[in-house]
Amino acid sequence: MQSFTEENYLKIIYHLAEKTSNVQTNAIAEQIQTKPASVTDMIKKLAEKGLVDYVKYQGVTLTEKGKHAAVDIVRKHRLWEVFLVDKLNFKWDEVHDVAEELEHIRSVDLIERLDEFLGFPKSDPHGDPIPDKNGRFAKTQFIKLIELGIGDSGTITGVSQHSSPFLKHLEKLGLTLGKQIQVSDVTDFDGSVEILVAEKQINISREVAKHILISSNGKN
Amino acid sequence: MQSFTEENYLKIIYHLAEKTSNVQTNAIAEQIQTKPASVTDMIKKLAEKGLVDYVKYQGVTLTEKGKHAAVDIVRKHRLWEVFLVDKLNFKWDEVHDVAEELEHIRSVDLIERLDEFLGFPKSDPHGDPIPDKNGRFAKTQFIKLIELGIGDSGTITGVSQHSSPFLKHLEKLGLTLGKQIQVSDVTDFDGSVEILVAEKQINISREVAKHILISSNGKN
DNA sequence: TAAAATTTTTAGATTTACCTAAAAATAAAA
DNA sequence: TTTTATTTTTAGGTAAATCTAAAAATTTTA
Ligand SMILES: [Mn+2]
Ligand SMILES: [Mn+2]
Ligand SMILES: [Mn+2]
Ligand SMILES: [Mn+2]
Repeated sequence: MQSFTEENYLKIIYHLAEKTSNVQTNAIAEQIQTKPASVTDMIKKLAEKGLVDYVKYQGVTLTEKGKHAAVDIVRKHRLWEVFLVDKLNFKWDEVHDVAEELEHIRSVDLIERLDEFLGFPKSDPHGDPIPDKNGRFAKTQFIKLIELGIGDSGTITGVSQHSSPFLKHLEKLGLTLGKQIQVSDVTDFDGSVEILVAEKQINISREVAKHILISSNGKN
Repeated sequence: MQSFTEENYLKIIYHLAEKTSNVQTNAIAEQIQTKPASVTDMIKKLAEKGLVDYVKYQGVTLTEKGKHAAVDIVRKHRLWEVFLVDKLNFKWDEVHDVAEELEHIRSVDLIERLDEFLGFPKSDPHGDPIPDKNGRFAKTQFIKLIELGIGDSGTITGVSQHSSPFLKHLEKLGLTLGKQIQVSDVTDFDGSVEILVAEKQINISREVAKHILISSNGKN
């Protein structure tokens, strides 16, 4: 069994590995809000436990065992987020920190029953997929809104940033999961994007457009 | 804010103080499954934080601040137990260990919303009262079944033992919360008690009768 | 490819929550 | 009221997860 802290490391490494195959010490340190020296210590420990493969100075990768453990935590995190939003009426920008704690509660029974209670949801309040109890989930294929061209349309199905200010901002703009959007213009000057959503024309910054994930209706 | 460990100490001290005013080091050690020397260390720390009053060799008592913190954890523990039983269909003998972890999740918002979601329950699956958000709750007055005389009757409203084997045993005997019982005989030989429950005559050991709490219909 | 910059690791400490063994205080028994 | 038993505390140490400062390796730049 892993400690609370080890679980956090595994999850962070898992998420970082979605972007780069070899996860760097500094990247982990930044995410976990600690110093690189501490990360090196923990990596050694995880390597001894067979949860990561580690070659000095070459970064880490999760072993199958480590990946399994990480996915298990991701599953718990996302199921709890669904619980908080669907049952306790939290907003999608309020759930992250609490889920960060709840994900470490260890009881297989608890999470299976929670899954059932929630109706076996397939994705969390941010559109992220929820692994099933065997750790399997469909690799969803998103396009970043920023990558769409003028005339392209699609549905908002995810966000790649979970900070409260960002999510509150989207909410205010009416850009929530499931909304249909169409790109009507891209401003040369600052790269901001003009989109049509709910029959309204709005302008969003490049920065915002980068973090909205669209399941495309196909290019125009 | 208190650590996970400090919270456990506060809760244990609170429960022990329900029986004896001055809580002893050894009693805490036994409950918390640690050594008396470790308890002394922790008590000193809690005293420094103003959570307990401590006089060397004289045991501890919770300060108002400490009591408040302890009641808060008890509230969380019991609300989570209600959640597990009412919403996730756990049995009353299965909830304790998980609640032991869940009680440490810190988010005021979470617990208030959970309370509301559960319909502001007044007691947990074992009949124990749930403090409101200000820490107030009615001191329920129970009589131990063992203290009833022949002919006395009442309703099962609590248990003073939460171990799974004990609770499973009660379940099997049909002795669950809310059941009406009447004492029909007390065996001289072993002190076992014959009771009438759901129109059936059953015999329970002294040991069992000691841990069943009755709200009496009045003596006969 | 040598110098400079960056990344990562080691060495040595600190803090928290434990432990064992032994000493000190208190309570119970003789 | 001694002696004995029990309870509690102190002293000194360990393991987990962190830190700072400095050394070593790797990567980038010139
Ligand atoms: Mn976490
Ligand atoms: Mn999420
Ligand atoms: Mn606990
Ligand atoms: Mn209970």
